[in-house]
Amino acid sequence: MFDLKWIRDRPDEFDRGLTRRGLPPMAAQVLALDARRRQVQTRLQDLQTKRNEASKAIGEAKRRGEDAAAQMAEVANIKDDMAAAEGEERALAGELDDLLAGLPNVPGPDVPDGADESANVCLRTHGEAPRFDFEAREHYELGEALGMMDFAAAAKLSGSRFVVMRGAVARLHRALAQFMIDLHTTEHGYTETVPPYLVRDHVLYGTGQLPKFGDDLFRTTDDFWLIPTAEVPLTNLVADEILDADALPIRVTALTPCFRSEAGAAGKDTRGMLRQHQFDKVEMVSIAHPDRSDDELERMTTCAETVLQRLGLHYRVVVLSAGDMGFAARKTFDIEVWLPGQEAYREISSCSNCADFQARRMKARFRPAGEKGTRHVHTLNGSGVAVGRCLIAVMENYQRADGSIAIPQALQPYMGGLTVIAADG
RNA sequence: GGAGAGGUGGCCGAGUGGUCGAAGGCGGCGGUUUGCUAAACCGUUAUACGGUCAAAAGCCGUAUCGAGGGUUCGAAUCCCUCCCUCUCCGCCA
Repeated sequence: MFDLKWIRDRPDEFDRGLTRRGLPPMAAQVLALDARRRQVQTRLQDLQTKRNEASKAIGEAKRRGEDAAAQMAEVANIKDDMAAAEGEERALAGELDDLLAGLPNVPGPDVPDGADESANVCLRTHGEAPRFDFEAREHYELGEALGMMDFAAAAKLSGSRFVVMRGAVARLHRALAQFMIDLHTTEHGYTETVPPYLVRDHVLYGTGQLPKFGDDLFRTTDDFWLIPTAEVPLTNLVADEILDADALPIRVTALTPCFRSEAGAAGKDTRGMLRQHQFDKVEMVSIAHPDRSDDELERMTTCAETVLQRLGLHYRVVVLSAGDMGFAARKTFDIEVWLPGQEAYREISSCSNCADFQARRMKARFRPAGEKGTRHVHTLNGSGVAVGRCLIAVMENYQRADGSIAIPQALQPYMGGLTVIAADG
Protein backbone atom coordinates (compact mmCIF):
# COMPACT_ATOMS: atom_id res chain seq x y z
CA MET A 1 0.00 0.00 0.00
CA PHE A 2 1.24 3.43 -0.85
CA ASP A 3 1.23 6.73 0.96
CA LEU A 4 -1.01 9.10 -0.97
CA LYS A 5 1.01 12.09 0.21
CA TRP A 6 4.11 10.48 -1.24
CA ILE A 7 2.38 9.94 -4.57
CA ARG A 8 1.20 13.57 -4.54
CA ASP A 9 4.76 14.76 -3.85
CA ARG A 10 6.54 12.41 -6.25
CA PRO A 11 4.16 11.16 -8.93
CA ASP A 12 7.05 10.60 -11.35
CA GLU A 13 8.95 8.40 -8.94
CA PHE A 14 5.78 6.39 -8.34
CA ASP A 15 5.19 5.88 -12.06
CA ARG A 16 8.83 4.98 -12.68
CA GLY A 17 8.54 2.29 -10.01
CA LEU A 18 5.42 0.85 -11.61
CA THR A 19 7.03 0.88 -15.04
CA ARG A 20 9.99 -1.09 -13.71
CA ARG A 21 7.44 -3.61 -12.46
CA GLY A 22 6.02 -3.88 -15.96
CA LEU A 23 2.88 -1.92 -15.15
CA PRO A 24 1.41 1.16 -16.82
CA PRO A 25 1.80 4.50 -15.01
CA MET A 26 -1.06 5.20 -12.60
CA ALA A 27 -0.18 8.48 -10.86
CA ALA A 28 -2.51 10.63 -12.96
CA GLN A 29 -5.45 8.31 -12.35
CA VAL A 30 -4.71 7.93 -8.65
CA LEU A 31 -4.26 11.65 -8.09
CA ALA A 32 -7.45 12.53 -9.99
CA LEU A 33 -9.42 10.13 -7.82
CA ASP A 34 -7.70 11.43 -4.72
CA ALA A 35 -8.51 15.04 -5.60
CA ARG A 36 -12.16 14.19 -6.11
CA ARG A 37 -12.29 12.25 -2.88
CA ARG A 38 -10.79 15.10 -0.88
CA GLN A 39 -13.17 17.56 -2.42
CA VAL A 40 -16.13 15.44 -1.39
CA GLN A 41 -14.60 14.82 2.03
CA THR A 42 -14.25 18.55 2.65
CA ARG A 43 -17.85 19.10 1.61
CA LEU A 44 -19.00 16.30 3.91
CA GLN A 45 -17.03 17.70 6.81
CA ASP A 46 -18.55 21.14 6.33
CA LEU A 47 -21.99 19.58 6.44
CA GLN A 48 -21.09 17.67 9.58
CA THR A 49 -19.92 20.90 11.20
CA LYS A 50 -23.24 22.55 10.40
CA ARG A 51 -25.19 19.59 11.67
CA ASN A 52 -23.21 19.47 14.91
CA GLU A 53 -23.76 23.19 15.50
CA ALA A 54 -27.48 22.97 14.76
CA SER A 55 -27.92 19.95 17.03
CA LYS A 56 -26.16 21.77 19.80
CA ALA A 57 -28.49 24.76 19.34
CA ILE A 58 -31.51 22.47 19.45
CA GLY A 59 -30.30 20.97 22.69
CA GLU A 60 -29.91 24.41 24.26
CA ALA A 61 -33.29 25.62 22.99
CA LYS A 62 -35.00 22.55 24.40
CA ARG A 63 -33.35 23.01 27.75
CA ARG A 64 -34.77 26.54 27.87
CA GLY A 65 -38.15 25.11 26.92
CA GLU A 66 -38.25 26.89 23.57
CA ASP A 67 -39.61 25.51 20.33
CA ALA A 68 -36.89 24.15 18.05
CA ALA A 69 -39.01 23.06 15.09
CA ALA A 70 -37.31 25.52 12.69
CA GLN A 71 -33.80 24.29 13.45
CA MET A 72 -34.95 20.69 13.27
CA ALA A 73 -36.32 21.26 9.80
CA GLU A 74 -33.01 22.80 8.79
CA VAL A 75 -31.09 19.79 10.04
CA ALA A 76 -33.37 17.53 8.05
CA ASN A 77 -32.14 19.23 4.88
CA ILE A 78 -28.52 18.99 5.96
CA LYS A 79 -29.00 15.30 6.55
CA ASP A 80 -30.17 14.70 3.00
CA ASP A 81 -27.07 16.42 1.64
CA MET A 82 -24.91 14.52 4.10
CA ALA A 83 -26.27 11.15 3.05
CA ALA A 84 -25.46 11.97 -0.57
CA ALA A 85 -21.97 13.20 0.26
CA GLU A 86 -21.33 10.17 2.45
CA GLY A 87 -22.30 7.79 -0.31
CA GLU A 88 -20.12 9.62 -2.77
CA GLU A 89 -17.17 9.75 -0.39
CA ARG A 90 -17.45 6.07 0.38
CA ALA A 91 -17.61 5.13 -3.28
CA LEU A 92 -14.55 7.21 -4.15
CA ALA A 93 -12.55 6.02 -1.15
CA GLY A 94 -13.44 2.44 -2.03
CA GLU A 95 -12.39 2.92 -5.60
CA LEU A 96 -9.11 4.47 -4.50
CA ASP A 97 -8.44 1.72 -1.95
CA ASP A 98 -9.15 -1.01 -4.48
CA LEU A 99 -6.82 0.62 -6.95
CA LEU A 100 -3.98 1.04 -4.46
CA ALA A 101 -4.45 -2.34 -2.74
CA GLY A 102 -3.84 -4.06 -6.08
CA LEU A 103 -0.54 -2.34 -6.85
CA PRO A 104 2.77 -4.02 -5.95
CA ASN A 105 5.57 -2.37 -4.03
CA VAL A 106 8.02 -0.34 -6.11
CA PRO A 107 11.57 -1.69 -6.51
CA GLY A 108 14.43 -0.21 -4.53
CA PRO A 109 17.00 1.93 -6.36
CA ASP A 110 19.64 -0.83 -6.29
CA VAL A 111 17.32 -3.49 -7.74
CA PRO A 112 18.27 -4.51 -11.31
CA ASP A 113 15.83 -3.79 -14.12
CA GLY A 114 14.25 -6.71 -15.89
CA ALA A 115 10.99 -8.49 -16.52
CA ASP A 116 11.72 -11.92 -15.03
CA GLU A 117 14.29 -14.26 -13.48
CA SER A 118 16.58 -14.03 -16.51
CA ALA A 119 17.51 -10.54 -15.33
CA ASN A 120 18.42 -11.62 -11.80
CA VAL A 121 22.02 -10.90 -10.85
CA CYS A 122 24.26 -13.39 -9.07
CA LEU A 123 26.08 -11.65 -6.23
CA ARG A 124 28.21 -14.46 -4.86
CA THR A 125 28.56 -18.21 -4.67
CA HIS A 126 29.68 -20.32 -1.75
CA GLY A 127 31.45 -23.68 -1.87
CA GLU A 128 31.64 -25.94 -4.89
CA ALA A 129 29.37 -28.49 -6.47
CA PRO A 130 30.29 -32.00 -5.34
CA ARG A 131 31.79 -34.33 -8.00
CA PHE A 132 30.60 -37.89 -8.23
CA ASP A 133 32.20 -40.83 -10.04
CA PHE A 134 28.72 -42.11 -10.75
CA GLU A 135 25.59 -40.53 -12.15
CA ALA A 136 23.96 -38.39 -9.49
CA ARG A 137 20.34 -39.24 -8.85
CA GLU A 138 17.44 -37.01 -7.97
CA HIS A 139 16.07 -37.01 -4.44
CA TYR A 140 12.90 -38.94 -5.26
CA GLU A 141 14.89 -41.72 -6.91
CA LEU A 142 17.05 -41.96 -3.82
CA GLY A 143 14.15 -41.70 -1.40
CA GLU A 144 11.99 -44.26 -3.17
CA ALA A 145 14.86 -46.73 -3.53
CA LEU A 146 15.48 -46.44 0.21
CA GLY A 147 11.78 -47.08 0.82
CA MET A 148 11.61 -43.85 2.79
CA MET A 149 9.80 -41.58 0.38
CA ASP A 150 6.43 -42.76 -0.86
CA PHE A 151 4.60 -40.62 -3.39
CA ALA A 152 2.09 -43.33 -4.29
CA ALA A 153 0.98 -43.66 -0.67
CA ALA A 154 0.58 -39.88 -0.46
CA ALA A 155 -1.43 -39.81 -3.71
CA LYS A 156 -3.78 -42.41 -2.26
CA LEU A 157 -4.50 -40.10 0.66
CA SER A 158 -4.39 -36.68 -0.92
CA GLY A 159 -3.60 -36.77 -4.63
CA SER A 160 -0.60 -35.23 -6.29
CA ARG A 161 1.94 -32.84 -4.71
CA PHE A 162 2.12 -34.67 -1.40
CA VAL A 163 4.63 -37.12 0.04
CA VAL A 164 4.83 -39.68 2.81
CA MET A 165 8.25 -39.92 4.45
CA ARG A 166 9.32 -42.78 6.64
CA GLY A 167 12.16 -43.93 8.85
CA ALA A 168 15.50 -42.18 8.70
CA VAL A 169 14.47 -39.75 5.97
CA ALA A 170 11.50 -38.64 8.07
CA ARG A 171 13.87 -38.18 10.96
CA LEU A 172 16.34 -36.29 8.78
CA HIS A 173 13.53 -33.95 7.84
CA ARG A 174 12.79 -33.32 11.52
CA ALA A 175 16.49 -33.02 12.31
CA LEU A 176 16.91 -30.27 9.72
CA ALA A 177 14.05 -28.26 11.16
CA GLN A 178 15.38 -28.59 14.71
CA PHE A 179 18.88 -27.66 13.62
CA MET A 180 17.70 -24.52 11.83
CA ILE A 181 15.46 -23.23 14.57
CA ASP A 182 18.16 -23.85 17.18
CA LEU A 183 20.67 -21.95 15.07
CA HIS A 184 18.46 -18.89 14.67
CA THR A 185 17.36 -18.78 18.30
CA THR A 186 20.72 -19.41 19.96
CA GLU A 187 23.13 -17.69 17.56
CA HIS A 188 21.12 -15.20 15.52
CA GLY A 189 18.95 -13.57 18.16
CA TYR A 190 15.53 -14.59 16.85
CA THR A 191 12.75 -15.39 19.31
CA GLU A 192 11.10 -18.76 18.76
CA THR A 193 7.40 -18.38 18.09
CA VAL A 194 4.49 -20.72 17.49
CA PRO A 195 1.82 -18.78 15.59
CA PRO A 196 -1.63 -19.86 14.36
CA TYR A 197 -1.65 -21.70 11.03
CA LEU A 198 -5.18 -20.55 10.29
CA VAL A 199 -5.80 -16.84 9.86
CA ARG A 200 -8.51 -14.36 8.89
CA ASP A 201 -8.85 -12.25 5.75
CA HIS A 202 -7.41 -9.05 7.17
CA VAL A 203 -4.19 -10.78 8.18
CA LEU A 204 -3.53 -11.86 4.59
CA TYR A 205 -4.45 -8.40 3.43
CA GLY A 206 -1.79 -6.99 5.76
CA THR A 207 1.04 -8.98 4.22
CA GLY A 208 -0.30 -8.54 0.67
CA GLN A 209 -1.61 -12.00 -0.32
CA LEU A 210 -5.13 -10.57 -0.45
CA PRO A 211 -7.02 -9.22 -2.27
CA LYS A 212 -5.14 -10.33 -5.40
CA PHE A 213 -3.76 -13.79 -4.71
CA GLY A 214 -6.51 -15.72 -2.96
CA ASP A 215 -6.34 -18.39 -5.68
CA ASP A 216 -2.93 -19.45 -4.43
CA LEU A 217 -4.27 -20.21 -0.96
CA PHE A 218 -6.39 -22.85 0.74
CA ARG A 219 -9.50 -21.73 2.59
CA THR A 220 -11.62 -23.55 5.13
CA THR A 221 -15.39 -23.70 5.00
CA ASP A 222 -15.69 -21.36 7.97
CA ASP A 223 -13.60 -18.58 6.49
CA PHE A 224 -10.15 -19.32 7.78
CA TRP A 225 -7.17 -19.41 5.44
CA LEU A 226 -4.26 -21.81 5.81
CA ILE A 227 -1.05 -19.84 5.96
CA PRO A 228 1.14 -20.06 2.83
CA THR A 229 4.14 -19.02 4.96
CA ALA A 230 4.79 -18.06 8.59
CA GLU A 231 5.60 -14.59 7.28
CA VAL A 232 1.86 -13.98 7.41
CA PRO A 233 1.17 -14.52 11.12
CA LEU A 234 4.63 -13.41 12.30
CA THR A 235 4.59 -10.06 10.51
CA ASN A 236 1.01 -9.36 11.55
CA LEU A 237 2.00 -9.64 15.20
CA VAL A 238 2.77 -5.91 15.04
CA ALA A 239 -0.41 -4.97 13.16
CA ASP A 240 -2.24 -2.01 14.72
CA GLU A 241 0.63 -1.46 17.16
CA ILE A 242 2.53 1.70 17.96
CA LEU A 243 5.91 0.44 19.18
CA ASP A 244 8.58 2.21 21.19
CA ALA A 245 11.60 3.05 19.05
CA ASP A 246 13.92 1.14 21.38
CA ALA A 247 11.88 -2.04 20.91
CA LEU A 248 13.29 -2.26 17.36
CA PRO A 249 14.45 -4.42 15.79
CA ILE A 250 12.06 -7.23 16.68
CA ARG A 251 13.31 -10.59 15.39
CA VAL A 252 11.08 -13.66 15.47
CA THR A 253 11.33 -17.10 13.93
CA ALA A 254 8.94 -20.00 13.58
CA LEU A 255 8.85 -23.52 12.23
CA THR A 256 5.48 -24.01 10.58
CA PRO A 257 3.79 -25.98 7.86
CA CYS A 258 2.93 -23.91 4.79
CA PHE A 259 0.00 -24.54 2.46
CA ARG A 260 -0.15 -23.46 -1.16
CA SER A 261 -2.63 -24.41 -3.83
CA GLU A 262 0.01 -24.03 -6.57
CA ALA A 263 -2.68 -22.80 -8.90
CA GLY A 264 -0.99 -21.88 -12.14
CA ALA A 265 1.93 -24.22 -11.51
CA ALA A 266 0.38 -27.11 -13.43
CA GLY A 267 3.06 -29.26 -15.05
CA LYS A 268 5.84 -27.51 -13.15
CA ASP A 269 8.11 -29.55 -10.87
CA THR A 270 5.60 -32.39 -10.77
CA ARG A 271 8.09 -35.07 -9.75
CA GLY A 272 9.33 -35.37 -6.23
CA MET A 273 8.82 -33.04 -3.31
CA LEU A 274 10.22 -29.82 -4.72
CA ARG A 275 6.82 -28.20 -5.08
CA GLN A 276 4.13 -29.49 -2.74
CA HIS A 277 0.78 -28.34 -1.43
CA GLN A 278 2.16 -28.68 2.10
CA PHE A 279 5.70 -28.16 3.31
CA ASP A 280 7.58 -27.14 6.44
CA LYS A 281 9.62 -23.98 6.59
CA VAL A 282 11.60 -22.10 9.19
CA GLU A 283 10.80 -18.44 8.70
CA MET A 284 12.54 -15.34 10.01
CA VAL A 285 10.76 -12.01 10.37
CA SER A 286 12.32 -8.70 11.40
CA ILE A 287 10.50 -5.52 12.31
CA ALA A 288 13.05 -2.79 11.74
CA HIS A 289 13.62 0.93 11.99
CA PRO A 290 13.28 2.43 8.48
CA ASP A 291 16.84 3.74 8.55
CA ARG A 292 18.24 0.30 9.29
CA SER A 293 16.16 -2.07 7.18
CA ASP A 294 18.75 -2.33 4.39
CA ASP A 295 21.34 -3.56 6.88
CA GLU A 296 18.76 -5.85 8.41
CA LEU A 297 18.14 -7.48 5.02
CA GLU A 298 21.86 -8.22 4.62
CA ARG A 299 21.97 -9.62 8.13
CA MET A 300 18.92 -11.81 7.58
CA THR A 301 20.33 -13.19 4.33
CA THR A 302 23.55 -14.05 6.15
CA CYS A 303 21.52 -15.92 8.76
CA ALA A 304 19.92 -18.04 6.04
CA GLU A 305 23.28 -18.62 4.35
CA THR A 306 24.74 -19.84 7.64
CA VAL A 307 22.29 -22.75 7.58
CA LEU A 308 23.63 -23.93 4.23
CA GLN A 309 27.24 -23.29 5.19
CA ARG A 310 26.94 -25.42 8.33
CA LEU A 311 25.43 -28.17 6.20
CA GLY A 312 28.26 -27.91 3.68
CA LEU A 313 25.95 -27.11 0.77
CA HIS A 314 26.98 -25.24 -2.36
CA TYR A 315 24.78 -22.25 -3.18
CA ARG A 316 24.62 -18.87 -4.81
CA VAL A 317 22.93 -15.63 -3.80
CA VAL A 318 21.04 -13.66 -6.42
CA VAL A 319 19.28 -10.33 -6.24
CA LEU A 320 15.91 -10.51 -7.95
CA SER A 321 15.16 -8.17 -10.83
CA ALA A 322 12.31 -5.69 -10.55
CA GLY A 323 9.95 -7.93 -12.49
CA ASP A 324 10.72 -11.13 -10.57
CA MET A 325 10.05 -9.86 -7.05
CA GLY A 326 7.03 -10.72 -4.98
CA PHE A 327 4.12 -8.32 -4.61
CA ALA A 328 5.14 -6.73 -1.29
CA ALA A 329 8.92 -6.68 -1.71
CA ARG A 330 11.09 -3.64 -2.35
CA LYS A 331 14.22 -5.76 -2.60
CA THR A 332 14.74 -9.52 -2.52
CA PHE A 333 17.74 -11.85 -2.25
CA ASP A 334 17.15 -15.45 -3.26
CA ILE A 335 19.47 -18.18 -2.11
CA GLU A 336 19.70 -21.00 -4.64
CA VAL A 337 21.16 -24.31 -3.58
CA TRP A 338 22.91 -26.66 -5.97
CA LEU A 339 21.01 -29.88 -6.70
CA PRO A 340 23.36 -32.44 -8.31
CA GLY A 341 20.49 -34.71 -9.41
CA GLN A 342 18.90 -31.86 -11.37
CA GLU A 343 22.20 -30.21 -12.17
CA ALA A 344 20.59 -26.92 -11.33
CA TYR A 345 20.44 -24.21 -8.71
CA ARG A 346 17.03 -24.12 -7.04
CA GLU A 347 15.56 -21.56 -4.67
CA ILE A 348 15.81 -22.61 -1.03
CA SER A 349 15.39 -19.22 0.62
CA SER A 350 14.02 -15.83 -0.26
CA CYS A 351 14.75 -12.79 1.91
CA SER A 352 12.85 -9.58 1.30
CA ASN A 353 12.73 -6.08 2.62
CA CYS A 354 9.14 -4.88 2.22
CA ALA A 355 9.97 -1.45 3.65
CA ASP A 356 6.74 0.23 4.81
CA PHE A 357 4.51 -1.49 2.23
CA GLN A 358 3.09 -4.13 4.58
CA ALA A 359 3.35 -1.90 7.65
CA ARG A 360 1.08 0.62 6.00
CA ARG A 361 -1.50 -2.05 5.15
CA MET A 362 -1.49 -3.42 8.70
CA LYS A 363 -0.95 -0.08 10.50
CA ALA A 364 2.30 -1.06 12.21
CA ARG A 365 4.06 2.03 13.53
CA PHE A 366 6.60 3.23 16.06
CA ARG A 367 7.39 6.46 17.87
CA PRO A 368 10.69 7.90 16.66
CA ALA A 369 12.83 9.13 19.55
CA GLY A 370 12.59 12.89 20.01
CA GLU A 371 10.01 13.36 17.25
CA LYS A 372 6.34 14.08 17.37
CA GLY A 373 3.95 11.61 15.84
CA THR A 374 4.51 8.15 14.45
CA ARG A 375 6.19 6.46 11.49
CA HIS A 376 5.60 3.12 9.86
CA VAL A 377 8.08 0.37 10.65
CA HIS A 378 9.83 -1.63 7.96
CA THR A 379 9.06 -5.34 7.72
CA LEU A 380 11.39 -8.06 6.45
CA ASN A 381 10.90 -11.76 5.98
CA GLY A 382 13.11 -14.60 4.88
CA SER A 383 13.17 -18.36 4.81
CA GLY A 384 15.75 -19.81 7.07
CA VAL A 385 15.29 -22.15 5.20
CA ALA A 386 12.62 -24.27 3.47
CA VAL A 387 12.86 -27.63 5.23
CA GLY A 388 11.63 -29.87 2.40
CA ARG A 389 13.91 -28.34 -0.18
CA CYS A 390 16.81 -28.49 2.24
CA LEU A 391 16.13 -32.19 2.71
CA ILE A 392 16.30 -32.61 -1.04
CA ALA A 393 19.59 -30.73 -1.15
CA VAL A 394 21.17 -32.83 1.60
CA MET A 395 20.05 -36.08 -0.03
CA GLU A 396 21.31 -35.17 -3.47
CA ASN A 397 24.58 -33.63 -2.31
CA TYR A 398 25.46 -36.36 0.19
CA GLN A 399 24.41 -39.36 -1.91
CA ARG A 400 26.80 -42.21 -2.50
CA ALA A 401 27.21 -44.74 -5.30
CA ASP A 402 25.19 -47.41 -3.49
CA GLY A 403 22.24 -45.07 -2.96
CA SER A 404 22.95 -44.45 0.70
CA ILE A 405 23.16 -40.93 2.07
CA ALA A 406 25.83 -39.55 4.38
CA ILE A 407 24.58 -37.28 7.16
CA PRO A 408 26.30 -33.89 7.48
CA GLN A 409 28.12 -33.51 10.77
CA ALA A 410 25.92 -30.65 11.97
CA LEU A 411 22.88 -32.91 11.83
CA GLN A 412 24.35 -36.01 13.45
CA PRO A 413 23.49 -34.90 17.02
CA TYR A 414 19.90 -34.58 15.87
CA MET A 415 20.02 -38.08 14.35
CA GLY A 416 21.09 -39.89 17.48
CA GLY A 417 24.62 -40.15 16.16
CA LEU A 418 23.62 -41.80 12.89
CA THR A 419 26.15 -41.05 10.12
CA VAL A 420 24.65 -42.76 7.08
CA ILE A 421 21.14 -43.49 5.88
CA ALA A 422 21.06 -46.82 4.09
CA ALA A 423 18.25 -49.04 2.86
CA ASP A 424 18.30 -51.32 5.88
CA GLY A 425 18.67 -48.39 8.32
C1' G B 1 -21.92 -26.99 21.41
C1' G B 2 -25.47 -24.86 25.79
C1' A B 3 -26.24 -20.78 29.66
C1' G B 4 -24.66 -16.12 31.50
C1' A B 5 -21.38 -11.55 32.00
C1' G B 6 -18.54 -8.07 29.59
C1' G B 7 -15.43 -5.18 25.70
C1' U B 8 -14.10 2.90 27.21
C1' G B 9 -7.42 6.47 26.11
C1' G B 10 -0.24 3.54 27.57
C1' C B 11 -2.71 1.02 32.07
C1' C B 12 -6.79 1.00 35.85
C1' G B 13 -11.59 2.92 35.97
C1' A B 14 -16.29 6.60 35.87
C1' G B 15 -19.91 7.86 32.39
C1' U B 16 -27.94 10.11 33.43
C1' G B 17 -29.19 10.28 24.86
C1' G B 18 -27.29 16.73 24.63
C1' U B 19 -21.70 21.54 25.51
C1' C B 20 -17.97 14.03 26.10
C1' G B 21 -12.02 12.85 22.90
C1' A B 22 -14.53 11.43 27.23
C1' A B 23 -14.30 12.50 35.10
C1' G B 24 -10.76 10.48 38.48
C1' G B 25 -6.36 7.68 39.42
C1' C B 26 -1.66 5.44 37.88
C1' G B 27 2.30 5.81 34.57
C1' G B 28 5.11 9.16 31.09
C1' C B 29 7.01 14.10 29.89
C1' G B 30 8.13 19.43 31.35
C1' G B 31 8.54 22.78 35.42
C1' U B 32 8.56 24.90 40.76
C1' U B 33 10.55 23.83 45.52
C1' U B 34 15.25 21.16 47.43
C1' G B 35 22.50 20.32 49.40
C1' C B 36 20.98 15.33 46.83
C1' U B 37 17.01 11.80 46.63
C1' A B 38 12.08 11.32 48.06
C1' A B 39 7.66 13.91 48.85
C1' A B 40 4.54 17.93 47.57
C1' C B 41 2.65 21.34 44.01
C1' C B 42 1.72 23.28 38.86
C1' G B 43 1.32 22.18 33.79
C1' U B 44 1.20 18.62 29.92
C1' U B 45 0.21 13.78 27.86
C1' A B 46 -4.30 9.51 21.73
C1' U B 47 -4.61 8.33 16.47
C1' A B 48 -5.98 9.19 11.47
C1' C B 49 -7.66 12.34 7.78
C1' G B 50 -9.04 17.12 5.65
C1' G B 51 -8.42 22.60 5.39
C1' U B 52 -4.99 26.77 5.94
C1' C B 53 0.64 27.43 4.83
C1' A B 54 5.98 27.37 -0.19
C1' A B 55 7.04 23.85 3.84
C1' A B 56 7.23 22.94 9.07
C1' A B 57 5.09 24.74 13.46
C1' G B 58 0.62 26.57 14.68
C1' C B 59 -4.43 27.18 14.05
C1' C B 60 -9.45 25.43 12.31
C1' G B 61 -12.44 21.20 11.28
C1' U B 62 -14.02 15.91 10.84
C1' A B 63 -13.89 10.98 12.49
C1' U B 64 -12.65 7.30 16.14
C1' C B 65 -15.28 4.61 23.35
C1' G B 66 -14.28 -3.96 19.93
C1' A B 67 -16.28 -3.96 14.20
C1' G B 68 -20.33 -2.90 11.00
C1' G B 69 -25.38 -1.36 10.38
C1' G B 70 -29.89 1.17 12.47
C1' U B 71 -33.11 4.66 15.56
C1' U B 72 -32.64 10.14 16.71
C1' C B 73 -32.18 17.07 15.44
C1' G B 74 -28.18 14.77 18.54
C1' A B 75 -25.41 8.03 20.41
C1' A B 76 -19.76 5.87 24.56
C1' U B 77 -25.05 5.68 26.30
C1' C B 78 -30.97 2.77 22.85
C1' C B 79 -31.77 -1.46 18.91
C1' C B 80 -29.71 -5.37 15.38
C1' U B 81 -25.62 -8.40 13.35
C1' C B 82 -20.68 -9.98 13.79
C1' C B 83 -15.82 -10.53 16.36
C1' C B 84 -13.31 -11.14 20.89
C1' U B 85 -12.63 -11.96 26.35
C1' C B 86 -14.30 -14.03 31.04
C1' U B 87 -17.48 -17.57 34.26
C1' C B 88 -20.33 -22.18 34.57
C1' C B 89 -21.88 -26.85 32.01
C1' G B 90 -20.85 -30.54 28.14
C1' C B 91 -17.13 -32.70 24.90
C1' C B 92 -12.06 -33.31 23.99
C1' A B 93 -5.72 -33.59 22.25
